[in-house]
Amino acid sequence: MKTGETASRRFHALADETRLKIIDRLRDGEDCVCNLTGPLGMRQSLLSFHLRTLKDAGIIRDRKEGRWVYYALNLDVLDAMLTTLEALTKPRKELRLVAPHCE
Amino acid sequence: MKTGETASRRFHALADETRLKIIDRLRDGEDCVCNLTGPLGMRQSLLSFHLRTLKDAGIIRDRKEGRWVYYALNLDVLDAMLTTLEALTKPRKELRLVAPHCE
DNA sequence: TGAAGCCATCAAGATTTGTTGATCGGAGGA
DNA sequence: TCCTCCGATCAACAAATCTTGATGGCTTCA
Repeated sequence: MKTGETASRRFHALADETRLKIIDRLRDGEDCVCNLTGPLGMRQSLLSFHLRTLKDAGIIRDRKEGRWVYYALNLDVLDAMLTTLEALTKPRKELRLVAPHCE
Repeated sequence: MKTGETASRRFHALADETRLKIIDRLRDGEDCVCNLTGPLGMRQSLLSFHLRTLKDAGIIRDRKEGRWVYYALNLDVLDAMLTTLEALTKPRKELRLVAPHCE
């Protein structure tokens, strides 16, 4: 099963309003970085930082095309997060999220 | 709809392996703090810090009984997070997570 | 009362993040 | 080639978070 490290890094990627806004913008499909800077009202380097955070967590992926870079959601990973989150609400007997620590 | 601030704080609460372990332990039902320190292998003050983080995010609730304090998952909040996360995977036309910023 | 157990809180330091402005490399167009 | 645009990266600083050890409040029991 997924390690807690992966899960926590993924949740961390969502633990920021700016990144939630980025994801919100990508819900309709992939978008070019140049189309994000303006609407999100942030400097390019800062946007780049948050995009990298999301990408490192596997939540988005990029695609280069000429001078431009397009980002899109990684629905597989978001679905996996849904599964993880769902597991947190069910008794451990059914589905275990993290290996037991000291027992 | 839920503000991004609430959502990001909730995700932040899950963005830590220690806290995921705590939640994992609470999946089977409420538990006393004294039963968590040992198995999780952490100092009492540190455990208290993480429990507070989870509680502030609304993910767990506490109940005092004599000398002891019992913590339990707040399934309502976890369900709300599931809904939020689900919304992230769907086009904005259907369900909007964060109000548009600059348009 | 007094002692002991359970837990929250505090101050202080260490570590991680977030933010800014500057720079660099790659792609295209003149 | 030179110039411009797009975007990543870097250094440096600011701010938030994590961790530890010590302390204090509250409850129970003798």
